[in-house]
Amino acid sequence: MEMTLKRRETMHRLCGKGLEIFSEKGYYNTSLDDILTELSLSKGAFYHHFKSKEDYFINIVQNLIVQKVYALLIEPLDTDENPLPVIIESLENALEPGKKNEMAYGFMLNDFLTEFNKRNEEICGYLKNIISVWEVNLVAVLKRGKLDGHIARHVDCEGTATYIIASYLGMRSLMTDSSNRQLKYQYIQQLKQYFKSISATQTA
Amino acid sequence: MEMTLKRRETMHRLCGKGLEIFSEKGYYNTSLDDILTELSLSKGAFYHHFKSKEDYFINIVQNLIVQKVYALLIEPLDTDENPLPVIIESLENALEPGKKNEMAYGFMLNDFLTEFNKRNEEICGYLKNIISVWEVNLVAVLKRGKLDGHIARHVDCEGTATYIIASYLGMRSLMTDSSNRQLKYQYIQQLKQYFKSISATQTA
DNA sequence: ATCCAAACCGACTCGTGGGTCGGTCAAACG
DNA sequence: CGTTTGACCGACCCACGAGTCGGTTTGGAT
Repeated sequence: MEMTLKRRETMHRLCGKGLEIFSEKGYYNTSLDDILTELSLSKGAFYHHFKSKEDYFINIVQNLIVQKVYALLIEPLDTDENPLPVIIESLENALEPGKKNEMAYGFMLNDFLTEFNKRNEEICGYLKNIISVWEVNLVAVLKRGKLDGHIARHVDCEGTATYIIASYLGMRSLMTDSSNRQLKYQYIQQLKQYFKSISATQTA
Repeated sequence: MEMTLKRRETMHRLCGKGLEIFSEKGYYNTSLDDILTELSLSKGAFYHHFKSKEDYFINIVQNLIVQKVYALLIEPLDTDENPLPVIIESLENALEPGKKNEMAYGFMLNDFLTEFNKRNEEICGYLKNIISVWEVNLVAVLKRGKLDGHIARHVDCEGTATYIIASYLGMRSLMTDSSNRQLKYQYIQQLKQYFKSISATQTA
């Protein structure tokens, strides 16, 4: 059991640093040595724990990234308030750079999605799943908003969710050089504008 | 002069096929041989015309991609009508797969942007320039829309342009497997909803 | 016919990076 | 103590792809 602990700890360190560097430089542009050097580990150590770079990244996706998406984008939705401001707040928060122990600019769902499109169908599938879970939750929360009288009845919740996700992903493409408070501000403002147009009380 | 013609023709073939395959598989995932094989050309021929893969791609960006963005997204804006439907139409058209002699799904501005972020600053700069030109034109056309009484006076044109661009780029991330009529339809619908909220005549 | 230069060929170099493998070390077990 | 086992080491292998270079072909000019 002592051994298992050691194993877990090393794997955990590897995944953490991996997510950090992959987010910075991209998956294909990061060599295993880039990561191993920073952790003072060897190739041997790596392949003792993971069977390939791909396996390693899938591990990162299914543990760390899933977890972060839940924490930042999904769990915040779980309230009884008007969903619209809650969604805004979660997005605003997710676009915030340097969140505590996380890497700058949150994580790079869009970057990874784009990187694996047409290159690695399996990983792409996992990433799309994450987006899909997010979408499902957005739709649910929007529908609840309808029932609670916060959102106009004519609204297409699926379409709205898609639109929110698309604009969020696109923002991540635009916000490349850091400190893009301006861009983020514009985005949030326009999102509010859009939300006003689908809320039940047009003037609220 | 005859020589120069031959040269131009070969370079043109190279760039055309290059854009096609780079769009499909990405820049870093495409080897020169992938392209050269399809054209039955050799390494030697390639390096006779371009000094590097990077130089080659810059050529593609500054000729073909710029040209396509102008044709699909910028020139259509140049009318005297209400800008909002015109913008919608241009985006709808740009998201249309298999446009005539173009590759499926138009071109991959977002994909390239993401791919070169943090990897090649120079190319990234050229791509951002293109987006920037698009933005400037959007802003101009929106401002004109205000003057002409199509768009409400309170609207932040820069913010709106950013928002349009972000959502468009994001859609390109989501529309991976072909025949996503559904996604496209949802997007256009929501965009119309948003546009209604910034137009001068709320009910139109 | 000869020549020249531009277009083109393709085998080669060389760095990079994923993955392998025989070995070392240290802790646990008997 | 010996033995075993799991964590880890690092030199090595190999494929791949960008870029090189000496040579060949081609077509227009003299």
